[in-house]
Amino acid sequence: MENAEIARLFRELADLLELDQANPFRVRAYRTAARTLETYPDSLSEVAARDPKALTAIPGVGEDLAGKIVEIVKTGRLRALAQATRHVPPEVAKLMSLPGLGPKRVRALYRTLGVRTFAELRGALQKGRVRKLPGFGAKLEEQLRQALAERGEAPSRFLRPVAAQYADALLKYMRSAPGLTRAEWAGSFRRCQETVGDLDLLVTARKAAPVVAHFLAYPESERVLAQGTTRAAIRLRSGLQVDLRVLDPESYGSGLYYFTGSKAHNIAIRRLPHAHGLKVNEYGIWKGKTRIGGRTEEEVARAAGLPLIPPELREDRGELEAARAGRLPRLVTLEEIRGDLHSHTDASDGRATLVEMAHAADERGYAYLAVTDHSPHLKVTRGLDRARLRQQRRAIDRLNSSLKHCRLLAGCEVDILPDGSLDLDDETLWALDIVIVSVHTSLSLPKAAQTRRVLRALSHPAVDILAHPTGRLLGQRAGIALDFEEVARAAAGNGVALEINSQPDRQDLDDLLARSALAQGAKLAIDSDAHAVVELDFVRWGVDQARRGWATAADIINTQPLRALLSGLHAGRAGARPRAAPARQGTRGRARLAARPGAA
DNA sequence: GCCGTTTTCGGCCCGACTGTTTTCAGTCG
Repeated sequence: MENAEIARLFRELADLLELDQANPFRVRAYRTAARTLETYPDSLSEVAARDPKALTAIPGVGEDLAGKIVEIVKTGRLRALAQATRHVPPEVAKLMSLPGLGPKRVRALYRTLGVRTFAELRGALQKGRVRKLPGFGAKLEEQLRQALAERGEAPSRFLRPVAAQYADALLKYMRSAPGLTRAEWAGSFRRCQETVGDLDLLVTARKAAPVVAHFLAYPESERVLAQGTTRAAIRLRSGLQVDLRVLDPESYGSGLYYFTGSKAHNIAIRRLPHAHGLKVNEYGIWKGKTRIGGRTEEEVARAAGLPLIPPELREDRGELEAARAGRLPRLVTLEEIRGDLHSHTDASDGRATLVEMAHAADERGYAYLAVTDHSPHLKVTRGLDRARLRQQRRAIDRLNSSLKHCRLLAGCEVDILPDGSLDLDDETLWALDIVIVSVHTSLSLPKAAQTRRVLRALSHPAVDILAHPTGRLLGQRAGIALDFEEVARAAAGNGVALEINSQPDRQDLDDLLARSALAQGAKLAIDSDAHAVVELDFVRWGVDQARRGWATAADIINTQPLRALLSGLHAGRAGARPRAAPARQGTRGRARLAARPGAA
């Protein structure tokens, strides 16, 4: 039982309770717990089995939820959830994913019109019944019609970080299958796409039948979708589909290459061996009817006359040409990340204290961690004003003297106001070691106005990083309308790095925009945007997207040692600082850090 | 349902925005 699965059950229960007009704080308690559990570093199943009492030490988990976790781990079910579905059918909750529909309106749709599904909602909209409900009108009706059309019948996709949890568990299980020699994920998951529709598992074994049987017996499987002698497909309880393919060990490389895709890449690369009279399929490399290779992926690449292309690049977006010309990038790796430039503490909306975040970064061996709580404009986050930032800076200075490897940078995630001005005064900005800016409000400005707004913010000489540049939330909302190339050019010109935000539902910039940013000459920063200690690990998801964006270590500012990072951040800033702005504290803050011997 | 050197009961990030209203409910972040 994966943590993500337990979290999913709690989320589902929260939705149903909300529709049933339960105490909103009770609803929130389930959601808070779900969010914590989803990324909890240890296996909840193991904790529950070893020491159930220890569960209550998890923030947001009390006696009751600890009991429910134990129940889920033991029985695979949650009685409270079954009970809730008696009041409200579970599918009704899905309606809340539509923009403009919250618990109250969905409840009205269900109670008054009997609407339970997207299809029934579509019907009710067509008959004009929806607009007659109190609280509904013509605008909302049109908005819903639109949202339903966009959604279509597209199957839901899973965020890569969520799918990874299911993948890890299943792979571990499969490695104990009788006679299995190798097992590896293929498909879009191996190519590190930000979301996956299903998982493709490739395994090798002399005898396929026992491996297939083992796969079909996976306890988390809800339904067998297909089964044959060398392939099978199941749907997990989470709804995630997994396809299994069993091959001979001799075919491992060619099979892995084939099932990793993408389809477009495969079509393109398979054309190449023809010139040498060779044919490549999932079973191997063939000269006439003789099999001459296919045990490794390198053999497949060699048959095409190319070096091995990393899976992340196999999208037929110029990687074959680059490989042929010997210009494949040496992609950045997680190990090359030396620090994190975007994190929050409980001073704003984080869940860990400054001390906890500092020690966590230190233990990771990071050379630096930027503490970048929100600015005051975002009321919901209890953003920090000038006085609280100064106070935090003093705490940071004290802490820095006790940390082994890691230097804390005093920063702020400053809101870009609708007119492009920044949410803090210049003096306060200059006193910070690092300034990151981001858009959180007025997300629906027209493209021209939105672009102007961001460009103005980037032109402020104190700004170092533009965080989550598009503001998209995967599966929830599209990003802001932005002339991205212009923004990237301005970022390059102003020495502002664009962020790849590693939060699972952001992954923003995405792969394509990251690549586009690099093409414009901009640098990138891969940040966790951690709101809790465990979220520091999110950086790996950002690295995946950076790799898909063809980024090398040299393209990422936080692969640098501290000293190089700081001199980069502050290059040209001394002259840019307005004379009118008292630079006293700024000089102390920035200059001292840069000059500190041994700081790197 | 969780949590606590201001509380073991009574709080729980709360303001902006939109659309539907004519003073506000619902949604959103």
